[in-house]
Amino acid sequence: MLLSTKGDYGVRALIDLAKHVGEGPVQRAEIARRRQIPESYLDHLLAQLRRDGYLRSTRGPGGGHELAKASDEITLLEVLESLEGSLVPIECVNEEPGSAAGALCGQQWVWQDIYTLMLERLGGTTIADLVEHENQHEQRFAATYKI
Amino acid sequence: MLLSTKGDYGVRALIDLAKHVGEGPVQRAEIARRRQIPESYLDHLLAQLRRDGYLRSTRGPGGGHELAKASDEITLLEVLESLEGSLVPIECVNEEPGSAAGALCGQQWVWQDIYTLMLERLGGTTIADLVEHENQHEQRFAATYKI
DNA sequence: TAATTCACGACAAGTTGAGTCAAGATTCTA
DNA sequence: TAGAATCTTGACTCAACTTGTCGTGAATTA
Ligand code: FES
Ligand code: FES
Repeated sequence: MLLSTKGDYGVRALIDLAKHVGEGPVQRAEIARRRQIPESYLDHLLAQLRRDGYLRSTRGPGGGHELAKASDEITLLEVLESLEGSLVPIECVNEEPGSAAGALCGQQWVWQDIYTLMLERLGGTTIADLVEHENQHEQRFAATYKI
Repeated sequence: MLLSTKGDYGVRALIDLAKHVGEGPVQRAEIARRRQIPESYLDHLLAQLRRDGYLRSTRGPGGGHELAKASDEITLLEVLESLEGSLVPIECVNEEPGSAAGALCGQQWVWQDIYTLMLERLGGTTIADLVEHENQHEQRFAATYKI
């Protein structure tokens, strides 16, 4: 498994914030409830995302978190790398080919290919895209309800 | 990290066996030495690969391991799944879309896409392909040596 | 000042990764 | 039949990571 819950929860939180942009700060507890994330764990994730500049937070009554950038300027890739660290599928993809890996293993190039595809996909998808998908999903759900 | 050393070592071993096909059984110790794998660990991996039918082994003096199939009929995908278990990048890719994941997260579809690409690549690459790549690599290496 | 909300670090239980080791089974050769 | 060579299997270890929980403290507002 490449992704732990950290990345998943973190993205969920950012989607939530993106959906409530312009409504003032959103509280941790609210995000946690809506997205089903343990609040005291979400704590750490929001802190990390703040440190990396994806959101800003204010303390005190009426405080909370809000996006620090436009949701279409935050790619899935950055967020996941912020929370999970590098997403390399196997360690040697960063080493230059022709080093030990090339001589001993011979599958390095396959994983470099796959990694490149991954980076393209994740780098080309923004939080705004995810929100849009979610909205469409909700509309479909509402439609089947009406029928 | 998606892959542990298990998958990597296992593939190395199969490549080694593929290169010595037709020369009788190859001993564990030899594979371990050539491919730099701890022998007593390689142990478990070969056992698993034998159970899943990718190689056969004989005991006693002169014994060892050999491929049980043609090297171009063993895909990287099967081998890795045999050794690592499922290669899903995140757990929910197998759940039907529209379940909890769709409502809470909204990034499921991205990972399903990536997973599909991964399966195509890994399923379309055989041990024979890896051996060929390795041979080409060696030739290039020899060439730069001559110059 | 009291209440609210985030910030940060310590801690803990469970799982996984990466091996190691030893006892046993099988086969070959002398 | 006695070794010797090989694979087979399961138990065991050690460290790191995951997924949290808690408690204290800091900032802000009313
Ligand atoms: S050493 Fe990198 S794929 Fe094997
Ligand atoms: S729940 Fe599957 S990607 Fe978030």
